[in-house]
Amino acid sequence: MGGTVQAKTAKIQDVARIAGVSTATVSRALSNPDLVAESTRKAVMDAVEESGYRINHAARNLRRQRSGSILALVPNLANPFFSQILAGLSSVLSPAGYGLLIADTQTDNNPQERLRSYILNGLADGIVIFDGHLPEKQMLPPQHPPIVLACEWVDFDLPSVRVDNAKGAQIAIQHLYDNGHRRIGHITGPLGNVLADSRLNGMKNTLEQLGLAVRKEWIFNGDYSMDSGTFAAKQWLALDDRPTAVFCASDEMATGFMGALQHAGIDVPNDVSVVGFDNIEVVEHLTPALTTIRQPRRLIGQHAGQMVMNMIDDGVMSCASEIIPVELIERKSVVAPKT
Amino acid sequence: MGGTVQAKTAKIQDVARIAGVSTATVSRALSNPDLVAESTRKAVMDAVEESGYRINHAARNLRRQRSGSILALVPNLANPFFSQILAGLSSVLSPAGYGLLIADTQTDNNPQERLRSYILNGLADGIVIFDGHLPEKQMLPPQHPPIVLACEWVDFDLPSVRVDNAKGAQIAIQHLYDNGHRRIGHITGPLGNVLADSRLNGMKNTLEQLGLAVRKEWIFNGDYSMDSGTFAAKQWLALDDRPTAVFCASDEMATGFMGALQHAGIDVPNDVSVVGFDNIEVVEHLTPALTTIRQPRRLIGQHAGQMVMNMIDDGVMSCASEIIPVELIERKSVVAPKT
DNA sequence: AAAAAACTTGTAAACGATTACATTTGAATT
DNA sequence: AATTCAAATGTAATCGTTTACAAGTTTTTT
Repeated sequence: MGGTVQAKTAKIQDVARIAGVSTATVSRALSNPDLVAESTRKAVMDAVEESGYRINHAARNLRRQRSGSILALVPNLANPFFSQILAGLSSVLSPAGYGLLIADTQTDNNPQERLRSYILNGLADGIVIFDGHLPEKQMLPPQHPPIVLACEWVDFDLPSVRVDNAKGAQIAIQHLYDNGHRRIGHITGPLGNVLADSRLNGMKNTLEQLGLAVRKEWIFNGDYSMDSGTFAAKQWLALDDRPTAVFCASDEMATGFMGALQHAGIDVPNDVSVVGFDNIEVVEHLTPALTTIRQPRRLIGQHAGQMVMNMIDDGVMSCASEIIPVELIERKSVVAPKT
Repeated sequence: MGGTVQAKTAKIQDVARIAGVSTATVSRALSNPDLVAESTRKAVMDAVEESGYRINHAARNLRRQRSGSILALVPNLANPFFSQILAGLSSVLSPAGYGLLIADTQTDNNPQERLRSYILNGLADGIVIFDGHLPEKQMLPPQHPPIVLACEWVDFDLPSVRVDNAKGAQIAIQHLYDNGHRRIGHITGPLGNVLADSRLNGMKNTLEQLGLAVRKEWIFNGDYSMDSGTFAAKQWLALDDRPTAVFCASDEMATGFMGALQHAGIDVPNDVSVVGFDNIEVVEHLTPALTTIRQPRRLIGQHAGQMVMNMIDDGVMSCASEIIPVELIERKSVVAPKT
């Protein structure tokens, strides 16, 4: 509350002058209070108050050789699947003083190069990547900031935070089986995607263990989007011999699938049971409410953020991955098949 | 492609040495190519290539007194409503060389102070705010970076990019009227929210113009969330004298409303017609597909980004607001009322 | 052909912090 | 009392750019 209006923003020099100490002492009082005497600290704080001093991050970053922010590379920012994860990320980064920088890799024609440039530019102290296709081992410079994958993963030494996708698929299939289904189909994620593959494989393996056939015509290719669910519905409708249940690799596809089926006059779940994956918010409000595999998205974001900050603090470029458990959420989209 | 591995990252000095020019020339060749001779530029570019030089943003920002990023202040990052807008923002910011910094104002116990600190800290060259409650005139320092509101707005001189909410409400009500409805209810957004208020007022005015009663017990208070839609459904169910149609101030509430009604055995749209607001992706896949007012979210993000960049370039702190038109999307959730 | 204008380029001073190293002071140890 | 040690502070270099100013070339104008 101390008086004159600042023409220019105060700098550390001004604080030092007012407090009657050197700039070094001000800096220490601010970022390492234990190093200065109690009385000095007080004087500095008062001077800060009086001058309205605010640290200049660009200057600090330059000197400290850091950026103070973490970069999140999202394949498609418009996809609401990421919003919860980003919220989780933000919730741990923010209190720790990190900024959250977000980039959409999809809008880019050369995301690989973009990643490289982000790394090299030193724009971020750490990077969280949501797209397993993005980083390639040979693209990574020998020296790079900590990188962690979230949801997806890669086959070299970048750590990741993810759920046990195969397990999720297994739980889903088992649930369908327990409800009497023996004819089970699947809508996959995009081919080649690690997530899609492990859900597909988890499904196939479980089917085999249960002694059930894996029928090729019951596997519909999707890309996680609602529209691809709609497209799968068309294929399902065209089938002579239909599966009585379909496990979808994403809730979005399940939503599109159910919607298109219902619009075509099919009764879900009585004509076909559906299980999703992710437990996005909306599916509880669908009719029927969707039975799905919960993926704790907020938690994934939080852990990824924590992991990348730990790596920064420890100065390491790699660490152990983390697998977060999945869980079946039973709702109304699964019933016993008609006989 | 030029040979030795860099022990340390090259700096502008190194480039200058290799190219045989001064650092000033390198800087100019890079950021203002027109100022240097063709031949020199070439030499510099070659030297950049050879040394693997990357600009150090912290240094540049310090010197230029800018941050190179735009801050988006989102009330709740977990809300998928914002993802499209952020995607739009990102799509214009990124090509222009701006980073997109995102902060969730909800996780914060004192967002006002946080906003102030963001402004004062100079962490961003411009700010996009999605929460009309956030900025208060007296909180803004006399000198602040360009700020634009998106979706919401304030009653002082900050510009905004938004849709015509009252008009949207009017279109929705008129549509219901045209389909024969005379008993129309509403689920509001959170009280005091500018958006919620103008949609409510738009609705009331239209009702009056049409000579219809505004019945208090048919106005349900919500907060845009699906859960509040569910809650409104309970109230609707408890009514003796029910409206035959409900206009919801958000698609999320419409989704929760329809879902809860259907779970309770009510037939939508035959027992009650529903109109939403926003046209979020999922509503087209609901059963019945939701009739709604489209709010072009991606576009809003793009325009907000453009606006803030223009303000930065022009060095102004204010400019004219922009109203983006809304549009009725007719689907299946509105039919004539039962007689 | 001299003067003026237009290009190029270099020199060196910022930008605003942090921190290694040096110095001072006072307390603790021998 | 002399020595050692720790705590508190100051001095000044440094982080890597950009850019005002000056100076040296050409080119254009008169």
